[in-house]
Amino acid sequence: MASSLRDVAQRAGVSVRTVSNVVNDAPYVSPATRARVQSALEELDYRPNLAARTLRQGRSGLLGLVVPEIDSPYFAELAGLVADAAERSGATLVVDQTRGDADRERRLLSGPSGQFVDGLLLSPWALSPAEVAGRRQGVPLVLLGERYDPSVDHVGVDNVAAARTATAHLIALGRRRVAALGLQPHLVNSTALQRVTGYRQALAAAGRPAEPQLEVPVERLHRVDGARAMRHLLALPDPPDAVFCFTDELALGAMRVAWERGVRVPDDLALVGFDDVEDGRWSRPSLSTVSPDKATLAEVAVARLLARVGGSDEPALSTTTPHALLVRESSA
Amino acid sequence: MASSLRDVAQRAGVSVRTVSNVVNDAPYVSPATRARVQSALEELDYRPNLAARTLRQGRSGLLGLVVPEIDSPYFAELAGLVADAAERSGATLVVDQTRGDADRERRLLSGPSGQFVDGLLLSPWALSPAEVAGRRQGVPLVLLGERYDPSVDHVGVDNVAAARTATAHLIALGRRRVAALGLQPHLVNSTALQRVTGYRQALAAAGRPAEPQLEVPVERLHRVDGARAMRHLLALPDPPDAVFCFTDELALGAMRVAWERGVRVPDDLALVGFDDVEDGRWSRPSLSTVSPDKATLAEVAVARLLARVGGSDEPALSTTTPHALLVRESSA
DNA sequence: ACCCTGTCTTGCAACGTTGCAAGACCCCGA
DNA sequence: TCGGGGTCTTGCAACGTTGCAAGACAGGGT
Repeated sequence: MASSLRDVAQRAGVSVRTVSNVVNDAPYVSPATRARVQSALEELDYRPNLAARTLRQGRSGLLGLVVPEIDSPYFAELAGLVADAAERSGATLVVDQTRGDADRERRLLSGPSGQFVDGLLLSPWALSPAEVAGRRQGVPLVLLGERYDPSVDHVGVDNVAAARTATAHLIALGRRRVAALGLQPHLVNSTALQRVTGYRQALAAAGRPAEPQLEVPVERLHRVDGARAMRHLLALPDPPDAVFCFTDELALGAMRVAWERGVRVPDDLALVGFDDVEDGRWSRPSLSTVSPDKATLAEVAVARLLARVGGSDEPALSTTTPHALLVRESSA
Repeated sequence: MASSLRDVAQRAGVSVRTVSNVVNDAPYVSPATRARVQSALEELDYRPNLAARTLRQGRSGLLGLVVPEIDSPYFAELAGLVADAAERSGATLVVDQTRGDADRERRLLSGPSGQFVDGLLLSPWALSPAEVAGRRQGVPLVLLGERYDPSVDHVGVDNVAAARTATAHLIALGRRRVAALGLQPHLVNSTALQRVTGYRQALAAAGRPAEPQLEVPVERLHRVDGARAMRHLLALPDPPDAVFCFTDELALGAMRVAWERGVRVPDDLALVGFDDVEDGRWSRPSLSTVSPDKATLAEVAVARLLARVGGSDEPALSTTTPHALLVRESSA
């Protein structure tokens, strides 16, 4: 059984309060007492009870990160970086996934789990902006990804500009028919919406007509979805010679299908992804991609959240973090 | 500010205890009272305080998963499955990473974070068996991966047998020189130790001599380590025509290097990995691999942990979960 | 009219911690 | 010798919740 302050106090022959003072490095504890308490602490292997501490102080020292899928490479990498950033700031991060389930997002946002963390980083998927804004009760909240609601802090890249750059790059390669892969018409306010906007802007800027059949929707953002969409594109009467995929995972699925069908990348088909996940650096060919500065994003998000936890009540801030187009073999 | 039972009680004109009864669906609450309390609960948007509940009952309903790296595909996929399994069992999972830092493993194991979860799933990396066995104080612990200490529950695959099968498969293909990639001589008790044992057993069973220069060590288990090791192997006077990589990540790094050097996979070089991560299914060529049944592993581990949390004190159990060799293009 | 039983509601205490403010002690200077 | 100031230690209360056991009330049987 875990020992409490009282056990230690009894053993050291002092009051509970004094033990607490020693544990918390409070001033005004005589060296003799401190030493005696210290050894009692060690003998009993005392560990503070986080529940009691949290109840008393209203602070747990924990931050929560909620992502749709912890096993997708992008979110996994992001989670790793956020955990590192939190660690550097002296906070501990706990991670949760929702599998894109609105109920689960709700539960994590306002349920018990939301009660024991001091603040929450949320990468929303299924929840509507209004709900996000309304649900955040008490716990400071920072959104990752695209902006949802002006009353909530937010950190993310400029998806429209990034998509525009990626598309423009493909056009500059001299490609005639540039497709967009990864629309998610069933989600309101999704990142895909912003990326397709950037894609269209780039086409328009180049004087190209929009071709709806080159904009391919997907159910989710996994490789299998990219593969399916690519098969669809290759079956068109006049298939594209370049594809901007809204995530690297989609692109990697698409790339595999291209290979299976004998379509050479990048000669017959140029590919650009989005996210700069590790896999794309090692694929064959390596994958060109829009690389969001995930480390900065994590750093900024944690800093913002900790500021809120610390009581900052400046108006909600929307921070745009840098991104860069990395041209690799798939669109060289 | 969050509202408490007392606030709700005041508003509904009942005692705190009655509100608690309604919240917890206790019997013996008259329909009228229940209704009145219910509406007060909703008006005040009451959420139980997890810290207080935990303090009172000594249970938080949270399980913890501690892995070395949350952004490595294997652990990410495992974390996702464990979270799903926990969800199905009505528990919430929180995930933590240690970056292979022994101090961080220690802290998570016995520090505050270990105090607010009801049980811990740990995938150890840097900690010695003795320390793991000793540190687990109070919180039930289940180890994932290889067995550490007979006094601690454990769930994992039979690494020796799996490595033997993978190596035997390469030998059966008619390969002359089968290398092993991924030794970690700096870690005691590591998974790599078991896999190299299986590798050697398979060689011995085929009457092949052990060739130390074909056993390549790595620092960590990422693609970059696999790439470096592969360059080393290809620089040997008599390079291998088959490589058993101890993880898929290592294999994917190795595969990329083979391609860069003009070594054809599988014609010139057969490759087998371990873990069956998503990437290997979509790589070019797709990666043969030992596939541990991660879903079962997650399921069993969560069930075991929940049984312990429920108070089971049967002797520590070591469960071996199934695995299968998946032959794909890289060793067809 | 009485008690008993079953239904419903309540007060008290405790989980382990820390903020607050007062108490105890000691040393120094007046 | 006494007061004052600093140093060190302590008791009390409270955070929000639930286990426990008793209280209150109504209805039915005697």
